[in-house]
Amino acid sequence: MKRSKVTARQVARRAGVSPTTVSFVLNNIRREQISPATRQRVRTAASDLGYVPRAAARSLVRGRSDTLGLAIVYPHEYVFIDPYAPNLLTGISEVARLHNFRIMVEIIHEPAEIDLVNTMLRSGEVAGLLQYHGASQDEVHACLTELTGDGFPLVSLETTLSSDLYSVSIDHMAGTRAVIEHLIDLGHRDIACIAFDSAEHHVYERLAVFHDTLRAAGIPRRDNLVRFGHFEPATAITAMHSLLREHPRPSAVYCMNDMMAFGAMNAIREAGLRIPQDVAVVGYDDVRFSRFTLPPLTTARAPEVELGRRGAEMLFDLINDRKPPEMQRTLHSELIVRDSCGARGGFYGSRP
Amino acid sequence: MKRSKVTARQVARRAGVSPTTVSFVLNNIRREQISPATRQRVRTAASDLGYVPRAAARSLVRGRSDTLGLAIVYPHEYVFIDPYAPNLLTGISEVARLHNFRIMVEIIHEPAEIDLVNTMLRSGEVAGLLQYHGASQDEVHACLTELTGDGFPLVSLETTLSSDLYSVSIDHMAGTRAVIEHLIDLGHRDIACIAFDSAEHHVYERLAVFHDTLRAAGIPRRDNLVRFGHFEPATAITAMHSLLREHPRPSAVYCMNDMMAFGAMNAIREAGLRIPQDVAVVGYDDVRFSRFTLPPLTTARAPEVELGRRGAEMLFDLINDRKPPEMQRTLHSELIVRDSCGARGGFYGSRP
DNA sequence: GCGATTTACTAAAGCGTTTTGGTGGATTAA
DNA sequence: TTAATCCACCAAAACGCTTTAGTAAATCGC
Repeated sequence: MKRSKVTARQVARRAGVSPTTVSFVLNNIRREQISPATRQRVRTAASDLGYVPRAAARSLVRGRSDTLGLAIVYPHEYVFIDPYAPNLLTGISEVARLHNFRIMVEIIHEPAEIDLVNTMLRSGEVAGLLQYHGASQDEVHACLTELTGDGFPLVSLETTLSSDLYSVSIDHMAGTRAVIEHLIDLGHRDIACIAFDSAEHHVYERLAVFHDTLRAAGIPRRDNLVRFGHFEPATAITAMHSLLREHPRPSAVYCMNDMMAFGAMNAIREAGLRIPQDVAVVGYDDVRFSRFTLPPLTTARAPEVELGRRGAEMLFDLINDRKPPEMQRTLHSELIVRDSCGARGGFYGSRP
Repeated sequence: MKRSKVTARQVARRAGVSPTTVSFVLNNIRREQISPATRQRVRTAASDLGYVPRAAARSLVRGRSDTLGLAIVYPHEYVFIDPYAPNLLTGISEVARLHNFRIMVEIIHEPAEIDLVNTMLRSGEVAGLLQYHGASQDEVHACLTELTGDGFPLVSLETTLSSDLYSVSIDHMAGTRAVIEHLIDLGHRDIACIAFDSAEHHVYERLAVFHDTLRAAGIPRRDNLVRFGHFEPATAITAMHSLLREHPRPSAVYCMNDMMAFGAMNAIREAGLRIPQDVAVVGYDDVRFSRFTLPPLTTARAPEVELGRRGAEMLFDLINDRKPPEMQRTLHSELIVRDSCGARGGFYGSRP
């Protein structure tokens, strides 16, 4: 059976029935009455021949495909940075499997490539789309809005940009606040921040949360304790060295991701200082390696697998014309206290 | 245009031509003579209506889909471990885009689920398949062999199991040898190994390479310097502690992946020893974080993106009925010398 | 024993493309 | 002037399935 071209007709012939019956049996159409004997005959004929229905023919006649799309929208440079995509995929895959759906992945580097997503939906290749990242780009956002407006099932992950798009996102602001408050609770007052040097919306928001949380604790604002790094550890090394030259020297630093926290830790050690005794470090993300740094990194964990699951579930609601319980769903990060903040080994900050 | 159901017929009507002509124009069939004026009329009609051909109809009639499959075969527990899949996907995506192909991803946890891959190919959902990992499982291997035998385009990545399967793989044995030889060159003779506690083929092979390389250097075999860890750092901590109790104490340790090297480094430090002065550490993989450990980890880097690219290229050869230049293609890891082995900061091993 | 119902199945339409094999009119060759 | 050629386009047949609207035969009610 080379490149098996076995069709329903061949199965029908072998079982001595019509293709109609084959379809009914193999799709388990219950309201059709077909004798158990015939059912069995069809089934064995099908498995004898190794029959697998052509997906194209099926989705053509059904007017819908059994595939969902995942568009990972990323500027070229970030592609290797994100450690989440696999977790996300795991969650999505889990619920897709439940629905007997397949997953089609597109990585979008340039905003112009967003047209691929357009084609994917309008060509019927996918029954719905999950979009991850990058919705802040106007071109992308416009495309998604139009698709949603045209009634295509579409859910944004990790970005709640406009209230007219379905989305599942993580409340990084609450998570950020939790991390900062943790430092404050430990007695720190000279808290530095290494932010992303990106124009993305959430960076400003997170920076605002940083300042607000300090203010709420009665800590005067010191703009000279803010630096910008570019996601990778190396950029945070420079930033941290610069921060350590400030007076009074920060006793703690909050990094917007774990990668930069690694860089900061290296810089602190290069400067001959101890973590957390001289400078406490907290990150954000709980990357897989964060528990193995020296000292293990205090951070916050975003529920990425859950994000994939919930996103897919919402998408299936839309695909099946059910109204999702809410248009924007929010998940929460969890504060993971380890040793880099000093909470577990006694406190040795510069201002006890 | 809700859930746009615009068909070629509508475009044809608007342009005042037949669906045949629409197809010819939009598919750029050159041998058909169609006046420039008509071509233009069809094109504007199509874009006015936002026409996108149904993928299902097209692949039904063409008898082939424009999608390739990527099956990631992983026991459940490993899923979160592998940091490569995204790199792989990047490489695959790159060449798929060139061919105007889509990518369908399946994550296979249980061997029994391999049937999904069978269905994917035989249903025509994908024109070919890339399989990553797990081919050593009999059930998986049998399925892949049968599919190849039936003429389906199929390329294995990272596993060359039988000579009758197309594959692109990385010569980890050469890479392993390079890492061990590097330690020997640095003067180490008491070299320990933390291997995987997995029954997979390549583990034994790598262990054999470890022993062979030592023997070739005239170093007597010490089986008590071999331990087994389970991919994650935590398991290597135990293993390393145990190794440090051997006499004479190993002056260097080779870990089969970077994750376990991280664990080993922690254990060494917990024991009050210095890296690399007391114990040198080398890993394997060059995970993103390896350059940021303290000291930065010496390791070997597998060309994952390239693996994806080459695999996809070979698959397209098969899909287009071209014979790939070679049936098994091999890529090579690159030794990345950093500081954990002591090569860059002078040598302080226990036996200088 | 006869119409009504149920049981077990099937014929045929249709999904939206691509592609083969034309066709009819304009142009050219002789 | 007529046959041959070319140009610009189209009708209709697939592709392989699902699904609607049946139809005979068996069973039932009375």
